[in-house]
Amino acid sequence: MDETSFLAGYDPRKYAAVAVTVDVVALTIRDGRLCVLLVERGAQPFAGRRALPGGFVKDEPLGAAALRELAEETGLTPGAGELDRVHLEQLGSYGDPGRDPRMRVVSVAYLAFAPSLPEPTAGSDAARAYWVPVDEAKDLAFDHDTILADALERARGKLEYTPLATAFTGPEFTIGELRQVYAAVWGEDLHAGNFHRKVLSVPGFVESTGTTTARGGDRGGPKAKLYRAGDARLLHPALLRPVRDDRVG
Amino acid sequence: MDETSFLAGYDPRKYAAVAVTVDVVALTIRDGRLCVLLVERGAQPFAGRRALPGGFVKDEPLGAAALRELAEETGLTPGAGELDRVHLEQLGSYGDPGRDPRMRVVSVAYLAFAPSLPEPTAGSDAARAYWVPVDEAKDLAFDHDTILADALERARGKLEYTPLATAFTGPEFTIGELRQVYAAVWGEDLHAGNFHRKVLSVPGFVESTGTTTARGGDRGGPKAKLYRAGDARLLHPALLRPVRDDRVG
DNA sequence: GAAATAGTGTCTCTCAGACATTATCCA
DNA sequence: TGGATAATGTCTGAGAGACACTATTTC
Repeated sequence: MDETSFLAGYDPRKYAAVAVTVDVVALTIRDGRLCVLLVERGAQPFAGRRALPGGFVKDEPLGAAALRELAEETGLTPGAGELDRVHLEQLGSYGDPGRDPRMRVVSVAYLAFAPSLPEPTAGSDAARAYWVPVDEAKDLAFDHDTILADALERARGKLEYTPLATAFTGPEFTIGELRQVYAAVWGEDLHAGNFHRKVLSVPGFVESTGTTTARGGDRGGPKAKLYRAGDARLLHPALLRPVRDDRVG
Repeated sequence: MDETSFLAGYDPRKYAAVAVTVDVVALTIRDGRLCVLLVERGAQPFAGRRALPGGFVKDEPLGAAALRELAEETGLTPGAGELDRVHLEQLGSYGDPGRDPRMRVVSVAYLAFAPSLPEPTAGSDAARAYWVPVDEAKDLAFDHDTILADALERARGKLEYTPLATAFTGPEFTIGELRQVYAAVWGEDLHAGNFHRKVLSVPGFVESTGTTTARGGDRGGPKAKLYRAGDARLLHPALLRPVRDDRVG
């Protein structure tokens, strides 16, 4: 915005045919699997292909546009409490020439962590949207495969040093449920005993409600204590992913 | 980009008066202090105020636009090797309505780590650009204070788990020089002995050149061994910042 | 009773940080 | 010689991971 031509009063509307959109990578956990919200495209290009929900930015902040798109596609209403527990953060912008074959489009991608939301209802704007396990979300339209991959890597990292795993659960949860969130996002099983001790040892991660579940697990086991999210914004020390050998160094 | 009106062939040029720019937070270390490249604005709004270098996106990838702006402002030429060692990564996008009083501008901010570059030369496009210690970079134009703050936080974090500190040094460096990079970016002194042992213990962080400096330090001390950047892309284990009590938890 | 889960205890190894020590070099 | 820095050694406490174990609940 310091370009000389701009400062001289040049009107970019006359030449800058650049559109700005938001795309949302909304993640939730359904049946123990990490799922992403996708929409089915009805028109060219990429007709019939699946894509991330998104749309043009209106006269609103970028984050508000992302939340609006998410609300429209899920059929849920913002402000009515249904989306209050959704965590939203900016992922990055994607603007390579040619990523949209029609014109130059710069898309600001957002990442949303949501507790298990209902399946979008038919008959509404959201009729063409549905949740898809992330390992089945392939061959998306545009560069959405790349955006999704970046989103998953961001989500996996965020779980390490923030308490955002609680954004995937209900207001009250057991340590076992929290462990399943980590297992679903990271794609690996975690040792139950060590995880339990670790979570309780991080100050502010979770706080006890003093209550327990009504019954034990479906396949046996004692009633579990219930917790809610604590007030920590960062985990100290962090909950690091198991070390994998495919990392350099 | 899934908006119905768009799919119907609506031309956003007719209504979407949104400009896309890139802004660059270029960081380097001069005289042991972390500095950022700023330009002096010559026209309204914010005439006379300092701002981050930036400009309109042309028919190029976003990252290329950032590199081009950086080259223009520093007077260095990309492709001639002068900017090869610069690390560039996307920071995020800033697009609140009203952040530019003239029109809707969405700016994609980039973060650049550079070895000590020459002062931009007068007479060129870069005449109005200069390096400013980050703690003196206040009251910038637009929302650039926010962008700079986000950039510094990103940079501090990046040094923890990536070897990017070497992007601030020359091709060969001593452990002491590397420690000064960390000290400058983090704003705190680090224990020389522990830092030395830690750096050498992280696989792939640095590799020995087998040579030493020609002379010892200006104020005494033995000749130091020289190292170059290793092939690791992530540091395992990470080099964590000293724990500060002002963090939640 | 069998199986599964919640939760705790114990041991080992790694690592960060505090501190000490030796060697080397400049003024 | 004195001061500063490079590089290494030692000790301690925190924490991660492997494993074992008990208690509790469901089928």
